[in-house]
Amino acid sequence: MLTSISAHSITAEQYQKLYRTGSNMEYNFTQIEPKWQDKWKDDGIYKVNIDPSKPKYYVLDMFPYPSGAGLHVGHPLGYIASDIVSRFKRLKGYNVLHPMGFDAFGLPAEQYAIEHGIHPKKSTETNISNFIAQLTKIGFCYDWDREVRTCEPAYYKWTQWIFLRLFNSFYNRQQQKSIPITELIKAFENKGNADHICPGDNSIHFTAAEWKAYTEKEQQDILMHYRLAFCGYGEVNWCEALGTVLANDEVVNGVSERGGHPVVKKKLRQWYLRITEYADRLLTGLDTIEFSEAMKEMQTNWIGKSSGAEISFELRAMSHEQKNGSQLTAHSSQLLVYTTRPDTIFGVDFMVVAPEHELIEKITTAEQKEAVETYITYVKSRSDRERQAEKKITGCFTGAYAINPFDGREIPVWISEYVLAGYGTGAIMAVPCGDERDFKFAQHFNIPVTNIIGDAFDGTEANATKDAILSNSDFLDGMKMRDAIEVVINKLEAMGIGKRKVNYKMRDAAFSRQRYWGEPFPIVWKDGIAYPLDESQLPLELPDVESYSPGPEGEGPLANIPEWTNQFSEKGVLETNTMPGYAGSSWYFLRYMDPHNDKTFCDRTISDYWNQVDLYIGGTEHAVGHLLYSRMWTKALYDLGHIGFDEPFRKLLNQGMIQGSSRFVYRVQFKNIDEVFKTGDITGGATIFIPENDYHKLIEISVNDNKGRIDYLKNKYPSSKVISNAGNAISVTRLHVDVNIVDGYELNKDEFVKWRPEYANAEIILEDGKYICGSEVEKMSKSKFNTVNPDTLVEKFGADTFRMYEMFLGPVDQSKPWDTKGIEGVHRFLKKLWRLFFDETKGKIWTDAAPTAEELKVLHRTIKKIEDDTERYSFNTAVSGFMICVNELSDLKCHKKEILESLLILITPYAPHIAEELWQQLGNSGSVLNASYPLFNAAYVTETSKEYPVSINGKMRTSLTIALDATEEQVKEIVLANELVQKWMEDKPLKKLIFVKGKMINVVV
RNA sequence: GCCCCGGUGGUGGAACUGGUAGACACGCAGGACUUAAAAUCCUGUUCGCCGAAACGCGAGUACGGGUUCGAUUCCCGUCUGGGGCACCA
Repeated sequence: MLTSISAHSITAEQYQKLYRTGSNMEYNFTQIEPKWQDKWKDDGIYKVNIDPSKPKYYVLDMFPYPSGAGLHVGHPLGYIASDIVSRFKRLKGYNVLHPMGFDAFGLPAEQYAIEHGIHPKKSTETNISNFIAQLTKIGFCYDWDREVRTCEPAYYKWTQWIFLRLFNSFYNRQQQKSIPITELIKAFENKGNADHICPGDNSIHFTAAEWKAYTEKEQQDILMHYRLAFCGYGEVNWCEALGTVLANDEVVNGVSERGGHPVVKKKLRQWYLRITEYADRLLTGLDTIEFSEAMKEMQTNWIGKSSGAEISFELRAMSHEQKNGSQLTAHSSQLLVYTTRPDTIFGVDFMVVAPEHELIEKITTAEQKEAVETYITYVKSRSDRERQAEKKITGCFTGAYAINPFDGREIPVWISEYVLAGYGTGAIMAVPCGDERDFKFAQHFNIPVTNIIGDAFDGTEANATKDAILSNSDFLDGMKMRDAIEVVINKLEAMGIGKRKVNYKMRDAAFSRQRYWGEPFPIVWKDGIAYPLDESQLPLELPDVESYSPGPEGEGPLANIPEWTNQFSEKGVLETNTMPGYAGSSWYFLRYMDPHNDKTFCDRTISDYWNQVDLYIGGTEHAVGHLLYSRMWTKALYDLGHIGFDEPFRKLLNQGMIQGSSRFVYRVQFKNIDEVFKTGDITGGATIFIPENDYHKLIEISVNDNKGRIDYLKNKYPSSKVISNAGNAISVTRLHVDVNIVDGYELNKDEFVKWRPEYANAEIILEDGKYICGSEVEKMSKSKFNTVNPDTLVEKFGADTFRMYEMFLGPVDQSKPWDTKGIEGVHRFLKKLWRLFFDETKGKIWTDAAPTAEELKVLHRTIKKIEDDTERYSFNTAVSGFMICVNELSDLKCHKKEILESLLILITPYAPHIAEELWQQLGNSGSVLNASYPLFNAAYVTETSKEYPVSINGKMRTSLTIALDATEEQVKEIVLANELVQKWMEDKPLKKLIFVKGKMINVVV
């Protein structure tokens, strides 16, 4: 019928169109996919509600920050994986919660607003719409009714509410949990703070009577030192360019994570979360959840627990009168140091205190005063970045001495920037023979080194061992260092000059930003006291303003809006900082459970049902930020009785990063040197593009050797007009070229010129008629022109192909470069699947005939394979399993409905659209999304015999088919009787025959 | 510097507890159908050697060694790529 149409009467395009629409038996994804997406949406098929009759399963993606750049192919990788798991669990009979939302507050939207004058609310909304459109096309099964946006007042009302809970709580160390601060006040009224060491300032001690005598301001200042969310002065990471404070995890190598701006230390009034109180539980909690070892290790390192001892040393300074004698005068102060190695106490040759240490002023002698001041000025002049970039050995002697409590030795006290004020006590005892840094310091300043570990110390390098035997150590002599630690701590405690101490590297988390686009703090200030707003006043909404310029130092833009800050003027002035990005993301997984509740953040009965997130999928970049904060918030909410579990994510799966595969062209431009001198611009002359090899050759020739470079090209390409007429100045550049206009590695010249019209007249040197681009694997980014947009792929191949191809690329948790080429293979597979149902000419070809044993074997082998692989997130091998199945069924010419129907259910999680279309075509009334997963029946796949590989001395020589129930004796007989086996045994006697049932046979001679 | 994780054909990758290395795809080569194109199908494809061919020989999972009847898999050393931490006493 089609062949009767004369090809000459219509264009090729028309012909193709006719051919396509003429046969609706072809796999037409452009029609199928939107159809089912709309239908599923209309039917509300992804709506989910509590159903106690079914087991629940909660699958969560890390919600995206809606950036203006939109999605590239790297983003959906994790979303596809979670979508597959959700659909799989649903078919398995679970009630599946699988929501999506947007982490919509944050710096970039505000930066964008400042630069382009578009309100962050507006740009955020636009970006979200784009994201949703992109996500929808891929066919994800989100229950969009549950969408949350952290920037919506209905959402951040509860972020503020939780903040107030944290503000109104403290961590009770006896009970190891957070409780309301009202309990603490009661305790203070009864007994003072004897039972509750002040976590913010452990020098605060008072009795019940004293407490009652304090003014309200004094009481509130003390309570602030206990609150889980508190305001205080502290050294913060101040970023001038962004005009805000950053948390430790937002600072990378001394510059801001976003934008790479310099960050300096500054003392400012800030809000904090007292996450350090949870350090130990955050650590032990790791044992109860399934995170990758790498992830657990990152968190463990970040928390940085170490145990040792605090030791206080008597201080003496040399007095003016006695400076010529050896006598030291007693000093009123004590120097408190922290060490993990109290066993090395007899090896202490000097003390080092941080430049910020408060004792410095007190203990510095008159002689050293000037040197110390000079040194401190120097340290202050150095930024964090400088400190990290060049680690110089610097320091200054204070003139003071500490006394070793065991042998009375006088130990000089130094100042150095290598000791950090914020860790331990900000002072250390230096043991140069056992610590690399101490050793280098001692060498640099010629401080004599005491050896307490005998041969283990060679005088040229410190040895940090714990296994050496101590010498020169008085009562510890002959003891193993490891054992001596306990002995020393016990003795220090008995003497009352030291105690066991655990320290953490983790600091309290900075929780305020001097920004507009974030949650306002529900706090008013009056007479220096912070008062929480009443719950009924929440949400405290952001004012709608035009300007976002920073307020006065340390205050946010909100400080410029008095009508907003004074809206509760009878109570006080509103806090002008806003909360950081991680506030909203610390609890969003709870809001999804009960997204429209305006009575509470999440009803307890509902959170009891959905409980923990069973599977959380996202990148590793949140290892020490979001994942730690949300764990802490969960623990706090649990302690306060608002939820019934204290870890948010039962299992975490980290998807790998999809890298870009960049393409390069190699540009050479010629100009006359006179012109270059005149204009200073070498570019813009006659242009050629050369092959990669030539580029590398040219690069080897010196940049200044214009003649050498041009001669090389003239020799290589004598026929090139451009080169023979070239100017005498040359510039050679490697340029990124858009991967989307390169076919594999071959440059498409027309597309290239269309993309970069300025090169329309350039000469492109071809090899074998082609220009082959250079390539490199890099991070996917717009500026490198290596991004691939999922939309174009979905348009060209369909969502099902796209989904399966992303999975087929390799293991989800592995990083890999994107390569569009292979997508054709997956597309072919889906067409092949389609052809099991439809024939181009015959149309429907499925039958109701009973399947053969062979066909059932193929099906059930596939059921097992897909089920196992999906269960262990091995999606790439599952896709290959589908391919094998379809290949085999095609070979068997199997068009049996019974087989095909089960196969459709299996493939639903991976390619839902084609599955639904064919499912309906088969005549099923309900949706395939609600089908029930086929049951694996081992009986269909059991074999009676097996083709055993037979090795002689471990080398595979032949294979023999033997019944599976054969005994070892029978096998031996069969094997030895075999001709080939005999040949390879070469008449040597049999030493041993190894027979592993169902696996292999090895003949040892 | 310290700590983790990797290294398998031309490419992405497979081999789940030590048991036939290279599944499944891409690419490439050849062929069929077609006036042609698209689509589809078939054959071959780790490397080297012999050969008309083989169910012929040898080597082979970064490299060198070890354990084992047998190692991509376990152990030791070296090289190399990626990630994390980085004065935390």
